[in-house]
Amino acid sequence: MLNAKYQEKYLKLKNKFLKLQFSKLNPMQQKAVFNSEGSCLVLAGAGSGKTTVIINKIAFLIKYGDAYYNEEIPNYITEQDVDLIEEYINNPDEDLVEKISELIKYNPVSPYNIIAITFTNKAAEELKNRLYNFIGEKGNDVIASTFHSACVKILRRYIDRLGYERSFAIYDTEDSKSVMKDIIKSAEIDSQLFTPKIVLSEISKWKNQLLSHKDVEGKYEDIRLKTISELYTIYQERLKKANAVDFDDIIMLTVRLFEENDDVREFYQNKFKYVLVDEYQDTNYAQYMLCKFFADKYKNICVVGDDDQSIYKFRGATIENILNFEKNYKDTQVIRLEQNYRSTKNILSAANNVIDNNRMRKGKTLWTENELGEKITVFESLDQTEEAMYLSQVIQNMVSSGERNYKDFAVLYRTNAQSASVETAFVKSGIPYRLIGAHKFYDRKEIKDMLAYLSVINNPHDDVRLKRIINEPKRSIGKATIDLVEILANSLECSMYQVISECEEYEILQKVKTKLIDFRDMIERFSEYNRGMSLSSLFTSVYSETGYEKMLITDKDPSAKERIENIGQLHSNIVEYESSAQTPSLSEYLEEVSLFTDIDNFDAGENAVVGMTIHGAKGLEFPVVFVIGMEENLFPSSMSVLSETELEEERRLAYVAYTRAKSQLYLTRASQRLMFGKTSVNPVSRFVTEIPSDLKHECRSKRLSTSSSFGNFEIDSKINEQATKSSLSSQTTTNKTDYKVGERVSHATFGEGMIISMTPMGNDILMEIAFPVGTKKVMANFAKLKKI
DNA sequence: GCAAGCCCAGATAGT
DNA sequence: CTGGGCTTGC
Repeated sequence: MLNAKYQEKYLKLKNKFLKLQFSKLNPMQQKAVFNSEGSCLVLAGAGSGKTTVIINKIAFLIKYGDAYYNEEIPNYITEQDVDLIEEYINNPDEDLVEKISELIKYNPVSPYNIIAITFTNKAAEELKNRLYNFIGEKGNDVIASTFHSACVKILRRYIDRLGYERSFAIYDTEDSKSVMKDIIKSAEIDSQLFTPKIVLSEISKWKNQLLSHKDVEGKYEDIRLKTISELYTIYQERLKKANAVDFDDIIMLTVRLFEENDDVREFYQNKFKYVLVDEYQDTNYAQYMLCKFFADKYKNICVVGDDDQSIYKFRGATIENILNFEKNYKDTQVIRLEQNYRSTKNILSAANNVIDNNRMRKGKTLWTENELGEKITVFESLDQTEEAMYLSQVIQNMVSSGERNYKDFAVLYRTNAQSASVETAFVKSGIPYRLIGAHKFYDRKEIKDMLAYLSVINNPHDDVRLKRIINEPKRSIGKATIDLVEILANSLECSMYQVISECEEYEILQKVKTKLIDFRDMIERFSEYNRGMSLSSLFTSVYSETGYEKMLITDKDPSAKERIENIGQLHSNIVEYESSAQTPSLSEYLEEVSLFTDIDNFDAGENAVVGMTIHGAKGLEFPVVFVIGMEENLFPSSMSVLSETELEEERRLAYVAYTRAKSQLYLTRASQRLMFGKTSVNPVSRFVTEIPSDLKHECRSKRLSTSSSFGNFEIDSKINEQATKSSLSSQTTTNKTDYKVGERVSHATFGEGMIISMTPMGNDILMEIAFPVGTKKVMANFAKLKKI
């Protein structure tokens, strides 16, 4: 035992030592890291090092337990030990660190008892990698995954308690839609009013609030919601019969599993001694309850989030979760991280100014010690083609001058559709690029088909996938037969596969029974293969024995070759999965595929410009960021301008977009844009206007004539020269009249508009003008136009 | 049962 | 403009 004086000295020195070990962190970050026991809410602004905090915190828990705040002194500490620590502090010697760490650690947490929830699989993987670099092997044993992956793992073990089989399938949005489409069809209701999309989105909202079909059925007077609640019941029954769950079920069912099964709940509550959640602002109520269950025994929970970056309200995320957190966990330590380490002062100031227009926020202002940096470049182009050419020019200029690499650039957009013009321009300019979309590869027909075969082998009750492949390639099982089987299955309350298996017993199936039996035997044979062979051999057999391979080889369509290549790619993916997984299995593979997103594929090391939606860019950073399509009705989306809350969500999205940039930010817009094959003209986005003008450098394409109202814009001559050169061919002819393409004019009945095209016709000119009411064609001599 | 061809709706974001 | 869904004719 130490004497009183040494005890005091030890406590002081111990914490000094710990601070030295984490000296790269600022005091607030350290506070978050050292606070081991109890609950902790970290409100962390963009670029304030919140992932760093999570990683350091996990490392701290594993290495030092609650050594910082715990004032108990281990019996074995001697005076010499205290002196050793003092010696280290006066003269840090790396060799002593391990020894002292061993001495002062207190209740270190086993990595198996820590669960870290991240937003994407990619983020989970990165967290593990960084942890490995930090603390070695032990880092690999921490559970790091998304909500969905974590819950699927739990459900694989225990879902039988809820009446599902453990081989359950996971339905993606498209699968769910297909189920709902059938239901709506047979329910004979107004299919205009009740589209699968609308119905499913309502159901999703309920599920995110943990409302089962039993909870909502009969609860609504409103005919619309009443109908949807009835559809919900049928939908849920269909899924169960198919032994399938949708994305929302994954969370909801896990919560129900915990509610109804004390042993399961206790098992996980004992396991999860420490729970950490990243991107907490984007969790929904169901996820909140899940966290509550996870952490309910030890109440050691740390959540990290930023209310200004909440961009998934449309998916049920609720800021209430942050407010409830402080209520639910008494004595929560709230830590705010407001120092930004990522962006220049100009970029940060622009982002702060924009987000300041939101009324519903907790309120914080990020600051940075980084340099002032360049002004934000705001560029207006003629159309989306020129907008994309502009990006290419800027990128090529900076790359050829040696200033930047391709991988330093990101192009962010509000909607996926905007990527098309970017892609075209990059191909033309020879810029290496990678576009990150929702699923892309796994969305291709041939891939979905092959995966559908594997799904049916894994779970023959999966009606949706079964219907997909039962006649692909053609084996003379047509629509009439499929419908018949489905009707039988529905009335018998069993799966379609079951009807097919017993088809001999049904009078009406006699004519087609040989085909059905052939199909059944094929699936049975594959199931047999699955028990005896590797996944990749199974895949090869399925590909050839179903006749799919033959179908593609004999297909004369030029796209067939590409589809064969895609199958090859899928095969390599499977081989890769087999070699990396500890216990590869068909069901685990299918599970990984269904929870996989394209962003998981993003490789920051690859030297290519990356294009993705702003939602996809959450959590990432790039030296140079282009946000394109800065136009009203596009960003903010026309769907959101009517509602204050949705508009604020759009503004947060702008905030997220701007704060991705480390040193340069470009905001571009097109004065006219082709959408749906129609030209539309939108004013500049308010998210550009809200940036103070002293932070911006505005320029526009020379092809847009400089009328008086735009006289104060500077023109970036280098860019304009090249942009003009590269697209001269598409320039519309102008002639002796005063009007020019791109000019704004006013019309007696249509109001103010912009000239989109001019075509000479005899002595007159046919002009296409975009007015607020839509695009109109007028003859110059007849329309009473005025220049403005 | 199947392929070709026509028609019309459609694109906010994504686990 | 595109592509999914439905009709039509074989």
